[in-house]
Amino acid sequence: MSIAIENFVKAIYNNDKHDIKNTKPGNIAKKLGISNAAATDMAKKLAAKDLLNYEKYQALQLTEKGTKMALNVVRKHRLWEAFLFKMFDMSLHDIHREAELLEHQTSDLLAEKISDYLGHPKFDPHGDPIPNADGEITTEDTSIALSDAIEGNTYTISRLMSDDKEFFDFCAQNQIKYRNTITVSKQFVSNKMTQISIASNTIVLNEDFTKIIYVDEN
Amino acid sequence: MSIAIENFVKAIYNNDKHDIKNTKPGNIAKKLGISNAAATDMAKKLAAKDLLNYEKYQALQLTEKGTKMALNVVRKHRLWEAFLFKMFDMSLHDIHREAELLEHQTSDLLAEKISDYLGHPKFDPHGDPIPNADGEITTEDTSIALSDAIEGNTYTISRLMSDDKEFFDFCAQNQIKYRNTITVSKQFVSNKMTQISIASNTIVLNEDFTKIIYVDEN
DNA sequence: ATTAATTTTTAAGTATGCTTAAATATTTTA
DNA sequence: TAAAATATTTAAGCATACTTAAAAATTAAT
Repeated sequence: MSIAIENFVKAIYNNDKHDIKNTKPGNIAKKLGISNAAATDMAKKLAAKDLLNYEKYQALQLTEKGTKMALNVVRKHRLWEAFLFKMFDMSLHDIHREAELLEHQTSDLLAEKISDYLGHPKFDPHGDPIPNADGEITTEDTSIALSDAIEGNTYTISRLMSDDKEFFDFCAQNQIKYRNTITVSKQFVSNKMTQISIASNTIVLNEDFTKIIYVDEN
Repeated sequence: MSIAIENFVKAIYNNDKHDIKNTKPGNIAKKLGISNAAATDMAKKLAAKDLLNYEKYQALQLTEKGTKMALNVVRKHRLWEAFLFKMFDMSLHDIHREAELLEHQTSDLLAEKISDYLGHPKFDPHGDPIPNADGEITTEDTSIALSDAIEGNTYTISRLMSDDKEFFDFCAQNQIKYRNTITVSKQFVSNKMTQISIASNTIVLNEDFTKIIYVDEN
């Protein structure tokens, strides 16, 4: 399947994780850097291929076939991240960028060899779970978005769901990284802001951050 | 640059190695599995991009820029082959197939990391030289095609320049592999056949083989 | 040196994956 | 709830990388 199609179903899959009501063409278009019109077009094409259900003005929903394709790409992406992270001294952002390309040119055979080599890891270096060869995520996901965390509680950062260099740089500078401990000192509900303390810092994060930083209760 | 373009310049580069007079659209078309018309079209486009010189009915000639692009892709291909060969238990044919895809989605940075990891190897598992990051092949190539080998002499197999599974299977079954020793027992000049002895076997090979098996004199 | 065979080129057309602009529907907000 | 803002869809068009069929040139064969 083409790279454009793989990226499209992957974008839907990823968007659904935190925003299932809003997986609409415009949303996907923004993520992929294409026009809304192109996304609508593509949605229709993929519906014809039974990869998703499309109804005018409604949210896009992956079919079982579409979900399988997305999970296959996601698996390869996360395996590459884990592999490159282990093998080479590269930044998480660089690793992400390479994986973003390699994921589409990786046979199931090679993916399996990589998984073998790594001892079939369950998580990638961002803390994201790696689907198995059948597209199943067997690890139960107990993590929640930071936006849904409870004031006063202490958490462990479990996932940084982003592909943005600025975001990673910001995180690196503020000790926001996989497996670090944070305390949610305040949820500003109406402003959709969250105040956390991490290491000896206090940081107020807006929704752009709190929707993609995932945490596990300690 | 697009995959189609990278593959096109690579095909010219590879063809030039053994058949410089015949690097014409039809030849490249056959290698790439596209129509002659498509190859002519592409040749014109690449000429406009200063990647090759094109004159009607004449052989295609890569410019310096085109050669650099070809060597960059060839480098990535051969590095992937060396890397996958070292890391995973996969057949040479499978490794080639993976490298054929990965080569186009590999940043210069990642290529360098792979080269570092391998200790900057000069040759891939087929015996083909790996260009350096500047697109230079520093190892002098003293090998010759088996078709040009001298009757009675003993050689070491230095390169198997193919990407065909049948060819590799045949080679594997007949001990024809990188670094093995062979003796050229007879050159049937008019039939363009070569008789070799390898291990305890005697094999007569036609031009399809003797043009792509390279050897070094012992 | 012609003729025949092959190759290359041209021409017309297709599918994919985008674009912008305008029309239409939905969602927000006041 | 009606107007304003926003999002989605439609329509027309474009570039890339191909196709087949026919014309033109080259190469090979007798």
